[in-house]
Amino acid sequence: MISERQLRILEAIISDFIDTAQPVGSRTISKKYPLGVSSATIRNEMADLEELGYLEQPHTSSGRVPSDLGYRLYVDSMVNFHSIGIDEKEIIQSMLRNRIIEASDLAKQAAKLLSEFTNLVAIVTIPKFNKCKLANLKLIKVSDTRVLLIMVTDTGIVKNIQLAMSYTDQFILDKVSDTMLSFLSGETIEKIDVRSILKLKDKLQNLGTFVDYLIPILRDALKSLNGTEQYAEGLSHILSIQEFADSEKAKVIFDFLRDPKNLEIFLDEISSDQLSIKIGSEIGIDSLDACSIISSTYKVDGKSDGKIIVLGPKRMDYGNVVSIVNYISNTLSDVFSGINL
Amino acid sequence: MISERQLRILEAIISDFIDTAQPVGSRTISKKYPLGVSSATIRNEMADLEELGYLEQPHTSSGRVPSDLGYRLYVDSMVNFHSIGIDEKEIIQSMLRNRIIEASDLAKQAAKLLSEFTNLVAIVTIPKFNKCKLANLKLIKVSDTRVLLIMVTDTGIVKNIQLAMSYTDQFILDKVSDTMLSFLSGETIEKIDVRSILKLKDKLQNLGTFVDYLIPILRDALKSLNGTEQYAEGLSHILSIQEFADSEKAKVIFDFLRDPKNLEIFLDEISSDQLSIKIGSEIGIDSLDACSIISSTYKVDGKSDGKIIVLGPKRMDYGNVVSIVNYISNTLSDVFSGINL
DNA sequence: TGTTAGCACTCATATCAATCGAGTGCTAAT
DNA sequence: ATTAGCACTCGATTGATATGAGTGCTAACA
Repeated sequence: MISERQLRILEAIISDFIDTAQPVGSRTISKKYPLGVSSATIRNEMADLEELGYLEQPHTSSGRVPSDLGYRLYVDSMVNFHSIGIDEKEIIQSMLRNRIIEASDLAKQAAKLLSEFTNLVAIVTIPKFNKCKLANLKLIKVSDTRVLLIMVTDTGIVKNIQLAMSYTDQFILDKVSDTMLSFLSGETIEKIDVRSILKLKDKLQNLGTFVDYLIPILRDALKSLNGTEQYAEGLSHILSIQEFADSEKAKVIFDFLRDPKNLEIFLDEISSDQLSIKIGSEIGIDSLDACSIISSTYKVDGKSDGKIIVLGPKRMDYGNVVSIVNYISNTLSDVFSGINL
Repeated sequence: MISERQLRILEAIISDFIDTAQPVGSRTISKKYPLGVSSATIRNEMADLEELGYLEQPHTSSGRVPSDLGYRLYVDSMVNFHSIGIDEKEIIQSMLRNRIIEASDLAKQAAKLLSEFTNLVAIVTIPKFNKCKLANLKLIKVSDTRVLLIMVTDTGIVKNIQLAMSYTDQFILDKVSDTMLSFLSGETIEKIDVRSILKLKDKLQNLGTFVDYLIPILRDALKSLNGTEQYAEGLSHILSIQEFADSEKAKVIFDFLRDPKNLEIFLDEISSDQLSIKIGSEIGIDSLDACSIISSTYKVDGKSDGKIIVLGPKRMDYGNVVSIVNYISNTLSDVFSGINL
């Protein structure tokens, strides 16, 4: 078992390391932190902490560096998750409530705020469109060769897809979209497949040819709705972080984040009901071994959630980041739920 | 005046430097390139080329490095702008003609191809929406609180903007949008201002209250259409380039590119009718002094153009990049012009 | 028994001189 | 005009040496 004193020493070491990025030695701790014991004692405790797996030594005769386990303990039992200041709150509120009504803009704005307040990389997803229920659907002719398919979810998110069609009569389009809506309304969008679209044929037998023409186009359009839309901001902050001063190391992170699919797997795994902190190897992704990820979810009307994540070096100010993630996550829930008032 | 031999020596130096990123010396040239003269002769010529401003010497007793002027001469009179291979052409054709009908997707795809083929950063803009002429306009109710404003340009680009409105009757919306279209059709979108919208009031006097309500909302929506939409791809390639191995240097580029406004100024300046190569200081932007930019434009139906740019280190394969930019630019013109057939 | 002073030891980092070698400019011979 | 030759420059490499921050261990102490 770990003693109270060891805990305080570990805390001092991690704080110091977060500040300085340098392996920390026993003398530094005894001088900078009022623990009331000599460096020799700390030295002994540090040896024990290393044996317990909370610290690591880059090489003999260098100071100690926290291990993933050390950070874990630090986060679980030492970090002070204070609430953010009133000023920050006001800025966030005004930026997110400032007449934004597109889900994507809102996510982008939230990611921007997150990355500015944390100086780290922030990613915000919007609720998986696929999982939402269809509330409205319209086909609008925009030109002789194009039709706009508009879908609105019950959570108020609007999605437009352009369809290339050479057969576009608004009267027919209205008829088709009304009919589709009548039997698809309330369905989650992922459930809308060829089979359900085929009902169109039954209901609109007089438009058989048109429906035959439309179905493959619709199918392709719906297929394109897979995947989570991610909005990442602050990527360049990576480049200011000591751990990634070498471009090659930064590139690993960039390359990972470039393909949204990479993160999607991770996003699907994180629990959807509370804030999560993953440290280094806990993330389970080799290229992110040097990072920590703090993630949270927000809900729209209590359902169907979007995700917020902040990615940075393990050596980050967990207390601060957590409180910002929390606040923005809550604000986003509110704003999203309010959008379709 | 510069002699033929000096030209050939300069060419050899620049080729070698592009390959190796190392200052090149006279012996290297005399051994690697069959110029038929000794290193001493080359040495003399190099001294002259330096005096003429085409070469620079990082320090006495190091090899020479091309100056911006040197690159300029190289590009103007030595680079072989061959056409790209048939295989590349096929890939580009198939990727860009593969049933993409959204301008933004097309631009994104083109940027991706560019960056993959050049291993550099690529940015593609879509024709400035503002400068296009309005061809169609519709207001669609999507929920009790939201209306979708759809605008189609004569170049076939579709733009949707959501409007927050608490007064949404589709019958009225149809009336309003029909009326608006009747006197705005053919106008460039940037010309649509409050004054022109006010005509609505004259024409729809029975809907005065609604029009009063709508006007400020429309004005805000139209204001949001300023600016060029840019799609950048391959940013992470920066991190593989020797010149930017130091994260701090890469960050300068990233920070510059992060804000589309920065590039917009530059984009507005480049001539709109042919391929342009800007080298280092020619770009006129301090943070890009170590870079070269190759840019081109594509036309949609001979009008209203979008831009293509590739950004990399001065030490790039100009011949190759130029031919790729050219080919993609032409293809994009074709595809864009064909979209609204 | 826990704490601490003291000390030998380790090892990355800094320092400095010596050397190397790629490159130059200049001169004199071809 | 070209080139061989040579002295010279100067960054990079090497290696020996010192520095110092850090450790672990032991023995003395409270």
